[in-house]
Amino acid sequence: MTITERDIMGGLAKGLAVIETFAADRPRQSISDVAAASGLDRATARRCLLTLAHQGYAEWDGKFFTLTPRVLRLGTACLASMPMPAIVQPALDALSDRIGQSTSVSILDGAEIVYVARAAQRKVMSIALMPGSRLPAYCTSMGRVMLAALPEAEAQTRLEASPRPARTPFTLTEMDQVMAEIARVRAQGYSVIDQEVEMGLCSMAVPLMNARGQVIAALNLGRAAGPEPMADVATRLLPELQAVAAQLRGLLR
Amino acid sequence: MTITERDIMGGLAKGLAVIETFAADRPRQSISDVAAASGLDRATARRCLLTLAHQGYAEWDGKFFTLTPRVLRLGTACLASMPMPAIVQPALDALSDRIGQSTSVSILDGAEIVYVARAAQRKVMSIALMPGSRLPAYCTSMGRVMLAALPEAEAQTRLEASPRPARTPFTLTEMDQVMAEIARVRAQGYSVIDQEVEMGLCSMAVPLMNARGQVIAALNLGRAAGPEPMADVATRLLPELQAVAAQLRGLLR
DNA sequence: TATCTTTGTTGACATATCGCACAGGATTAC
DNA sequence: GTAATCCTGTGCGATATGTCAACAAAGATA
Repeated sequence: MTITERDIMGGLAKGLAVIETFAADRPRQSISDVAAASGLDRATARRCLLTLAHQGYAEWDGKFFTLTPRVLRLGTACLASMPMPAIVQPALDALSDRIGQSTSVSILDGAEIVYVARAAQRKVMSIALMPGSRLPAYCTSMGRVMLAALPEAEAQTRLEASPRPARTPFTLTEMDQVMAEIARVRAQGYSVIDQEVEMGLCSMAVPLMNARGQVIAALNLGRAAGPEPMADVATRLLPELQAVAAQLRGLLR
Repeated sequence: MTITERDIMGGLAKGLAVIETFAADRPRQSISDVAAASGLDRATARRCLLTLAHQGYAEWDGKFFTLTPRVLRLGTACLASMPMPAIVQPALDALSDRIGQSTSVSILDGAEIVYVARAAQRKVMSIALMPGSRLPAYCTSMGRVMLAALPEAEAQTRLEASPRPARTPFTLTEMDQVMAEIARVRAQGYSVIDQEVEMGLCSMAVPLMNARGQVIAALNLGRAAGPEPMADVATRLLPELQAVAAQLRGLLR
């Protein structure tokens, strides 16, 4: 069965688009703000917002709308239903203790990585990362590892569909550079990033596979850039990451 | 302006209800499952699910639907737009280091608390807590502190609207017991819980206020039940919690 | 002040959607 | 093998919703 035009509920699609217009930099929006951000008619945006308010997902002071914690229910049911966080967290904690670095597990959603679990040691990044946090895939070690597991054309399509700003002077932004690096990652089985996401931050990642060998997530460690070359750190800590990946392989589905 | 019947979009409300039926214990659902769980007609549930799939919020193998990580976007926009996690995290980390216990900050949503930030030291609880995680308010230290800040009738209404299972032999479940404890918490300004959420787990919480004195969140510490009576722990660590609460008071709005 | 924009709200009409009822297919019971 | 039971997909009429246009009120501009 294929999805036909008749089976789509416009109201639901529009309402979800309205929720997504509430980004971090625009937590309070008027009806017109939302209409402009979503491309909807003001009358339609108004009805979406009033519906959200009526259902408890938004609050309204007569002028501005704000989302309520209730919208977290929509997403966290997904995270909670994913066995992955619960399964990987103990292994992550143990690994983090052993090597003294922050470790994380993320999955790929389009051209972004989504953190599902994290064991933080020291604050190495300027922004707070937590389960549900997103970063672009093109410039992160976990993103490159997961992109490398896709068919090359698919990876390219995803990357082309989203912007690739130069977050630091070291960020690879050109498509052929990124694709070449992804090919290298695919060949060597892991990815090392040196200050492409943020100055002073290095990381390396390996893929996490399920029992059938499908890459379903990535595991990484992050550390502050220091005197020791990242390549040396990589060869020293790679076995640790790979050991955890192997241990988890039988547990994930 | 008041919300009239005409301004509500049924389709959006139904679709959100459909998303919420995907709980942790039912990550994969057929059309009929969702219809039964949401009370919707099967035809309507089907249209909602197909719409969610078409928009990328769900996946469909022809029989079962699963939510995709994309639904996390809906909720995390709210968490990210909330300045609270970023503001409280450093203070939380410092406090956690100083006292050697796990600390958390949560807000109240209906009769549930929602974690917004956490600094974990040791694993003291059987389930993994992370930002976005929910626990019932009636049996948690942070929940009682925030309920105590509401008008008594409001707190009672919220508690009566949701079940209060005896999670351990120590859990207060009767309305008058819980309300009496909340009154005590209101009078003394903090809450201590001894193994009411889970056996072996104790916690204490203080309210977090903004500059205007409104209670907007709660701060707690959790520790394993040990030989030292929880009352002694409380008097020893209460000043630490209160100091952080005072420090944060000027920073939150 | 007068004029021009922007915003929230309402009404009308074409169209999409709801919920019901039913058909076909799959699965189970016997 | 057949009946019974469930599930999914699909017309259909009644109703709800989206779009467009108009309008009043509030700011903004001059």
